[in-house]
Amino acid sequence: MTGRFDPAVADVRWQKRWEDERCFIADTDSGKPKTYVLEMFPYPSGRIHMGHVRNYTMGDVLARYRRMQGFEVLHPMGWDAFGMPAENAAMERGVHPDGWTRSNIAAMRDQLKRLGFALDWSREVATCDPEYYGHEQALFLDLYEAGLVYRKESEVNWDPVDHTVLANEQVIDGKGWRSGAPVERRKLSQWFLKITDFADELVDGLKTLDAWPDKVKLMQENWIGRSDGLRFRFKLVGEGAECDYPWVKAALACSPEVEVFTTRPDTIFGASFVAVSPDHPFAEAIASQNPDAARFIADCKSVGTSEEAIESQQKRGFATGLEAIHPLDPEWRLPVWIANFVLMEYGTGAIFGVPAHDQRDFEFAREYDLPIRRVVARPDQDKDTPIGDEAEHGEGVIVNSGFLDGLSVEEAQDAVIRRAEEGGWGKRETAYRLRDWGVSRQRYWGTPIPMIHCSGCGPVPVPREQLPVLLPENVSFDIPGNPLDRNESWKHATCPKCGGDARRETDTFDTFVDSSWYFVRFASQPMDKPFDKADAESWLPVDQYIGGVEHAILHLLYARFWTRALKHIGRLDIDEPFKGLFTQGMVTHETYRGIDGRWLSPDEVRKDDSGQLIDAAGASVTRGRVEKMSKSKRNTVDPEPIVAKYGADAVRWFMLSDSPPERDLEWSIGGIEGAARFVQRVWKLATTASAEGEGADPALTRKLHRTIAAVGEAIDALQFNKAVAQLYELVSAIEKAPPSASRAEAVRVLVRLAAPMAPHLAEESWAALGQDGLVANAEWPKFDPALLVEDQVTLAVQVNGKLRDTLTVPRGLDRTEAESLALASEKVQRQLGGEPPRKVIVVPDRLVNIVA
RNA sequence: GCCCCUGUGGCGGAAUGGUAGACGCGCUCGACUCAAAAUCGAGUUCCUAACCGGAGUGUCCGUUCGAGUCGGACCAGGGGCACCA
Repeated sequence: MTGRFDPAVADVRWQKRWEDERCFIADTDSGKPKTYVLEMFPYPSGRIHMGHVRNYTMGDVLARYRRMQGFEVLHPMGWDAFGMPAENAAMERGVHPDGWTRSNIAAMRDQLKRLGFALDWSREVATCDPEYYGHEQALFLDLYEAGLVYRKESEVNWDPVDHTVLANEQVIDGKGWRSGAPVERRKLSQWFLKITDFADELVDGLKTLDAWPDKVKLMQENWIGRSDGLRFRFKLVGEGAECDYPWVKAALACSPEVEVFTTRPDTIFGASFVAVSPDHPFAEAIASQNPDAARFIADCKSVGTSEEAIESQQKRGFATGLEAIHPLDPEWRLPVWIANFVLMEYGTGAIFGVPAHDQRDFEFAREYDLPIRRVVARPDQDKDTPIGDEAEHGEGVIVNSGFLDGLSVEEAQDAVIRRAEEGGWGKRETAYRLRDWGVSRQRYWGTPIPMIHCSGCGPVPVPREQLPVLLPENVSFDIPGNPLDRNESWKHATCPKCGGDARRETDTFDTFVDSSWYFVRFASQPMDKPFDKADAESWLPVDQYIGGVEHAILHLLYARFWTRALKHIGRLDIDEPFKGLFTQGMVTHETYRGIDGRWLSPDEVRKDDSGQLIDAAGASVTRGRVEKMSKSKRNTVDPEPIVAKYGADAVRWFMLSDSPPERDLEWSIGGIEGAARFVQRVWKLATTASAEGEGADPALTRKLHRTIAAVGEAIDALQFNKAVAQLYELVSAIEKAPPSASRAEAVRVLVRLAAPMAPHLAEESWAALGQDGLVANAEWPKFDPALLVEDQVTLAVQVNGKLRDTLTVPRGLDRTEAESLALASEKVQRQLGGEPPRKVIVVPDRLVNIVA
């Protein structure tokens, strides 16, 4: 049983064995403690990439480690199978999205299996299975009945290339997240989920997530954007002759008051105008009677939503001629404007402007010559210090503000809110940046929204017994847009209420709906309902969730919302879906460009004799930055041939080495070769160093026990790179040690320690060592705490904090002895130059620091 | 603009306030070989030919017997949000 370890043979052998013995099928009813390890499920693009390999290897190490520790582990895999690429393929190649997706899934499942992941394939789920999305439709109806779903005519982000509506989260820098096309605004009737009902819970819940990265919690907190302030009303009046203008009458008829929200009620005496959004009903009322206003509003809307457009846009306004009465001074009138920078979606869609202390208000005031009045002064300023070239934001004392003068910003905020609540013209309120979640998408390849539109009854839910609403198969993609909308026979429905002719909802769900509950379906998958409450709760929450940081906001927030919504309707008694979260870094690679500036892929580049990079034709190549593997930069490395050449274990090992898992990992051929060398070194030990030798080797045994402790600790903390380094050290130590019984034992332990990372090698070695059963089922080695400490320790001897000498002494040497040994050191004496030390600090078993 | 993170050899990175550079990659030298590959051994922060010694964790300042680690200011790189009142 010697020679080289051959992954081509071993990988397949053990993968089959694990499958035959149903090793990784999770048993909900076993008496063992349960743990749920989950990696974000992939989109079935057709091939796995290095990012997948890294992600799933990390999860697999944890799952296998927990198994060996005696846990019943749920470690499932599935497919986030709906989405636009399938439709794009349909359009480009004339294949059906379903067939395209299914064959991609088959190919990727194969690839994943070749990496030897300890997955429970019996629970495999694809979101495009009617068995999955039918239950999703049922859950949606549950939420609908609970009042968490509503329909709203709303302005949406319209992607002109993909012909679909995008969520705010899918608009990046004003461009569609997939197409990259500048997003336009359109009005459409959409289904919304009331995620804002849960805004407070979703912020407060973050505090309970102590096994989440702070970065992700912070991003979610900022995204929800909770801020406290005052909501209050201004009474409106017309002034003089303007009272008779038709638009003034129309506005006052629409509303005799305008309501605003502010986080700075303390600056209320600094107000110099009131402004409403161009989308505000009040503005629309004016526009209906005033063509200039109508033109102004139309202008505002024509501006794109791109970052550049917003950034460079001038503050512009339309003076309505109306005035607002200051709530704290009935004599004081503020002009009312329609202003392009006021958002309808935030707060009340109206503001009062304080130019001195808000940059936007400041710019607006400059533009239209409105008063700029200081109401907060720093200690070095007084009430008459003019405001400079921009608004001031700092802390200070309130000035020019009547009864508020002399108060701090915070005191003044409380005072104004109290006054407003007593006077009945306003109240304390919290505003959120978070908007409700629009889930309608004008696409074919998604979950059909189970609703029917009846001209008489309005939107009516599809009766439960008619679920699932299946996607029709006979569709064509030869023209852009939603094929469901053109499918007359599918579209036609009977109204469940009145029995009349009706039209089926042709929109499908945002795919983030599909991924908002798949982890629940993994835990429990009965035929007749989405999940069984008790079974699901026996696994949930997910103990460790692993995926890319790009989902820090979208997916993770939606899944948290969905879980809370399920709790709200009594379907699942879980607050948070993911107890632990880990966001792994990307896999990166150098980029290369040829002489003509084109990107070159790594296999088109080689080194010439002098070490210069050249392309196939021998032309010189410039080395670019190390970047995330991407098709556009052509710096991807396909895992499949690498696995075929080096074996699954070498690839897995390399994915875990070198870089800490949360950071980026740079792919290198040297790295994978190093990993392959390690595999052979372990194999050599397993086949040569096990049987021979007698007697104890206490030093090696200590090293072994320290390694057991350190590797376990590192995996628990998901610091795989450290676990890897520990195993390298142990292997070196065993290789150097002379034959002994301790050495043979060390090899048997080493194989188990390496098993989560290199499972095929470990099984093959375990068998070679003559051990019974599978190492996958073996027990994780235990360490003896007494063996973690050495008898002899190395004392560092410092003079003035600088290392001058080291001493090997017995552990537990007392302070005075340590001190005298240190002072006796020749090197210390030379440093002291005959002077007595001023002070000596002794840290037992660590160091002696002599202050000269 | 606001919020956050990260700066350590040629490279990826280790280091409960206590011997900076574990481990890997790369490189150098050596062994084996007719030769090469593979493998094994030794070395590898910088300055000093070498020793002795000195410098050194982005920069500056501070706290401490002692700072990569703690505090402050700055510089550089990266990320998130962004007309959110």
